[in-house]
Amino acid sequence: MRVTLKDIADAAGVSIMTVSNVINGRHARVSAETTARIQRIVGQLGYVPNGQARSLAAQTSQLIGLLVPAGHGSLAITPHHAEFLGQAERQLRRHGYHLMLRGIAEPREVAEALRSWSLDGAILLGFLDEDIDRLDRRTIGSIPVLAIDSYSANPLTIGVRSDDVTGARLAAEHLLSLGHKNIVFAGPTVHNAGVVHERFLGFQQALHQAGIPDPAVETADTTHADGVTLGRRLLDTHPHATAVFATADILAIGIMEGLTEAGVPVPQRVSVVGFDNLDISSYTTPKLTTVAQDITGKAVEAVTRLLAIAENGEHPSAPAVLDVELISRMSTAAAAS
Amino acid sequence: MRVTLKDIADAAGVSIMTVSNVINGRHARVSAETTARIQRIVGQLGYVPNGQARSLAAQTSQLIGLLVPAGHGSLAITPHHAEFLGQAERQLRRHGYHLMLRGIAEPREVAEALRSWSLDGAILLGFLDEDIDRLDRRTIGSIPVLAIDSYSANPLTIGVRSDDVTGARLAAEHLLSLGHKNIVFAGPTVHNAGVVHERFLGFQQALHQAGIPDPAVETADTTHADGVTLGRRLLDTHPHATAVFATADILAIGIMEGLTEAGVPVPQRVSVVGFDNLDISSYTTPKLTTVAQDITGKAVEAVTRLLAIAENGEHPSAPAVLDVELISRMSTAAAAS
DNA sequence: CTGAAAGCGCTTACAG
DNA sequence: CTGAAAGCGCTTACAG
Repeated sequence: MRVTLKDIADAAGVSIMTVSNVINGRHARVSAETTARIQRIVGQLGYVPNGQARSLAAQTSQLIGLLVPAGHGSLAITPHHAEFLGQAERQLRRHGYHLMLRGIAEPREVAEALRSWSLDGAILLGFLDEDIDRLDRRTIGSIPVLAIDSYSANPLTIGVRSDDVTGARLAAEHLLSLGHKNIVFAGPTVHNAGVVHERFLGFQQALHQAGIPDPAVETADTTHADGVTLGRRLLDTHPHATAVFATADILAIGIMEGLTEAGVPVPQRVSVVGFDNLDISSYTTPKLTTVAQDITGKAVEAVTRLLAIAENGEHPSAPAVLDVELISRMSTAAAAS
Repeated sequence: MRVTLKDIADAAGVSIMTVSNVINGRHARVSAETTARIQRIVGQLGYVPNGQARSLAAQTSQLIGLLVPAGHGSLAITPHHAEFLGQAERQLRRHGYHLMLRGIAEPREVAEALRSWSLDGAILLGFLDEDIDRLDRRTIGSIPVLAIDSYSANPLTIGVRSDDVTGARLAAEHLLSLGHKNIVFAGPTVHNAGVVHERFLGFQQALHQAGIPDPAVETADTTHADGVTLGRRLLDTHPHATAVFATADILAIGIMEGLTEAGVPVPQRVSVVGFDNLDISSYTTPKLTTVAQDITGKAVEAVTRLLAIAENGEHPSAPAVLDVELISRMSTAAAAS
């Protein structure tokens, strides 16, 4: 049926040990001619090593898990996550690792996910900081775990994220430079931690430096629908507002639609800035001004750091922080005087 | 270190066989009290079976591969693919299977991907029919392989797709009913096979029935940029056109933008219909009329059929064909007279 | 440079 | 109802 080391060994008239050495590139232990002969047979028979057997014997799986919250339905893979996923798979493949994608419906499933396939490491994508905080030795064991976009201080995990404070500051400064003084901050609940909170801090910082008091805050989920709702009534609630900073593009796009529906011209009456620079943010009318994250950079950093720990036990103390960039497009303009 | 069957067996004072039987729910073979005792210990020690060892011994991995073309860069996961991915993972998890995500840069990697982890089956997402056609026994072996959106006649694979002919026909009939007679078909090369060809056939069919000759065809890649380019010059090339049917939403959205740039009002002067019903298609201005695919249905069918073969050897002969639906929005209107 | 032995953590018949 | 033996396909020391 399937071709095994033994089949190669028999065909070559050597032991499976020797074949194993050739397969694994330990050329110093095998003569050049034997190596050549074995390699030829391997090619002819189409031998592919059995990952399970290898993992079991070598006590390392070359497997990295990508864990994503699942709720009761399917994985909620945002466009932003999809791009990260693609980049991460590529980086792992380049390093000879494979990716297992796993939805997590309940916290206890994390332990099971990590152990059932002897993962060499795991990347957590889209989890809340409070979930990351709760991860303990009993669930994680000694497996390196990396959390994307996390501000958790959990020493058992390492973080890879964007410079959210700077990103929000750039957005605010852009609006301030256009003469806006009455800016609404829109996003999910501003916890006292997490990505949204950091963006709020950066935003607030810039306003304070310009001598402007705290912005009005509007709570909205990171969905298009919530954006539309907020946009429709924005000027009812905040009649003097001339700009909105939303913590996500998808929300900003909804807000633009709601404003337009309500007869409020964007950007002439109200400017809108988002965060993420999704592909679709340049397909809207007007095209969205936003803060771009370095998704490729996140994936590269995540994989590099995770494998460094898995292979060499190096445990970096500081999280990786990726640069952000303001992308100025058509949804922002000088404040109406 | 890690908790094994042996640890449980020692703690319970039984053989590993008995523990194995309990873990695998073969309750008929173990007394109720022994079962209870073992289950308690399993819970206390946090035992998780070792997937690799299980695969190796049982000759079945409970692993399904999701193979995606990778080119030289990262996986190109479209929003459409991301949603399928999430749904497929969910279905697999419900059935106790796990998903390996694997980018394929060269055709020969398929064989390696299937064998290296003893996959019980594989789903091919985003491959061209010509790639599917070339799959042979030597690469596939006896592993069930299912191709999404494929019209390949390769008997070694099974297909799951939307009813593309009907979808295109619905789009055409919608435009015809609005009085359009001069409609441009826009999409990638209309091969003599594949999804695009089927959509062309359905489209053509509807026109013929209405006594209208073959539509003008414009070749464009399935990208926003190609759509913009096409939209800008559409009326230069086809001065009498009053409508466009694009084989993908992303392309249609680009076309709308190009038309608008060129000063052509959509839908007053030119109507546009897409295909896919992406989330973003309702965020554009105007919102896009399009043909919706049943992505959840695709995932359910794909997983159900794949596992039926993997577990029972049932090989369905006919491909699964999912229903489509026209979503009428704001990008289509009565033909200008 | 080459190989025999032990073991990774399970399951599959089979015997009691 | 319970268990001893063999084996899945590899790798890891270790011996020659």
